[in-house]
Amino acid sequence: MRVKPVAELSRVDELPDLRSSTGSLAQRIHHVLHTAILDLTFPPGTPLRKAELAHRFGVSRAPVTEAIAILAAEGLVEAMPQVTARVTPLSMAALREETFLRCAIEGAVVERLAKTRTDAQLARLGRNLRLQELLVEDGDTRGFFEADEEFHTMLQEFTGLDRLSGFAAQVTLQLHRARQLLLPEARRPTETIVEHGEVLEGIRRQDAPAAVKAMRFHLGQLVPRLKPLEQTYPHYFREG
Amino acid sequence: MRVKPVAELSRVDELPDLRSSTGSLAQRIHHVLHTAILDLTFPPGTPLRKAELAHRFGVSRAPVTEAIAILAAEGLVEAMPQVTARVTPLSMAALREETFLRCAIEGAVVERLAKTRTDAQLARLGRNLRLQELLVEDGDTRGFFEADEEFHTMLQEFTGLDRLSGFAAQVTLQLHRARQLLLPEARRPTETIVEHGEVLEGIRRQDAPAAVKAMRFHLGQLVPRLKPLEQTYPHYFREG
DNA sequence: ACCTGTCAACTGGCATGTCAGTTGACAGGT
DNA sequence: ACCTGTCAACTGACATGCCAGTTGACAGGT
Repeated sequence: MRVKPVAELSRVDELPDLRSSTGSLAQRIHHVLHTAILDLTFPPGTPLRKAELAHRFGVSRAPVTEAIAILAAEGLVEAMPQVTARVTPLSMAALREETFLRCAIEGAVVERLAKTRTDAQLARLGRNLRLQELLVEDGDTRGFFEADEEFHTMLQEFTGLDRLSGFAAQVTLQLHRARQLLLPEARRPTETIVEHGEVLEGIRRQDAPAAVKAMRFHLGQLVPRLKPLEQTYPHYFREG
Repeated sequence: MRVKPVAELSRVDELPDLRSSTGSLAQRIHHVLHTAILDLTFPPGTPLRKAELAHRFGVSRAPVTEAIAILAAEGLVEAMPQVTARVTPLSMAALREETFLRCAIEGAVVERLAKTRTDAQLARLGRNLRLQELLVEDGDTRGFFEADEEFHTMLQEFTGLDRLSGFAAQVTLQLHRARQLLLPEARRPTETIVEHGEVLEGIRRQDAPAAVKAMRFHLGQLVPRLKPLEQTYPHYFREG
């Protein structure tokens, strides 16, 4: 008789209540799992057993099957026929590709914003930047991460293209997970804020090339910080 | 040469045989439907009834449900609870956003390629360009469309980032469908080839700014041609 | 004519049963 | 010790049944 390995699953019972969201069961389950994977509640490699998840959510396997199919299409889980689906391992190659895409998209975004930005938008961005400073002073790492995300999301939304932030998120899923691993680093936020400020300043001065350059530099800072992850968390990476 | 009629719903029974591909039934069905939607075999607005599709494919509703869930996540079909899923209508807003993304991504691609391109890559691109000319001479519109696609795909693959073309396709699905509607236009291909040539020339000369400029110009040519579509095919567009 | 309440047929969401492919422990041969 | 064939339990893939929400035709009231 085989013994079920429980090590990685000990925190699975912290899944949010399904009643907290709307839509079909399958959609809600997808949302919960999506979030759990992105915030590393389900770290890379975690097996997703349909029967087990169904039992945990108090539903049948059907909606879980649907949710996992979508996660697989998004690339967040890997599923082979007849084999338990697993949360996709990180891979340095994927992170490089997503970084390239992020640079391409956010570069184009700030280039455009430098021409179209309004005073109201500048004000909101400025306020967010202040918030980032306050959160760093308070040592609220998680809060800073969210304000950082919001800064970038705001830039995307200010283009007036409202699917943009969704698309950008969709093609930087692995990167999002990897950045969770970088959260503990304390020194970085201060530099980040300076770089954000330079991007904003370029946009304010309507200096598109400067804004693009600042954004590329800012995003480029991520690359050298990603490299050590493969050594620090080898079990989260493919073939490791 | 045969042009596929796009408005004809009665030929839905021409769906390919499932045995022609690999993977689970759900994956194969997804692939068939995905292709059918992108090439307008299923035009925007087409209802996708699970029972009907299941019967047509000779399977049960379960794998069809999974396939449609994925299509919905991709944005190719719209599904509301208890309401028949429909192929997503086109919308000018979505096309604008996807054009922006395409410019951002392909611009970054050629900028990078201008620095890294090898002679072998230049040769393959040159050969593809010749092929485009031949196909235009033969009046093979569909063949030209595919060679055009391949030109852009090759550029993406030559970056060495092998998920890139997949990501790019993933965020330009609506655009892909709209471009099918532009196929009948006869004069355009010749201009397209000239523009492709300028992009390639920029890459060959390792002149990144020129290559980017040429690519942006090339992709920008699409915008004015998209606009009339909303008048020509109002029933394919949202609220129309 | 128009609006409105009702109802039957349709359709999708979910639960469940069955089956086949995969896995991994273990026994037996080398 | 190591390799290998075997087998039982595990797991996902798919079929099917049932129920609830939606829709659209139609009857009756205004």
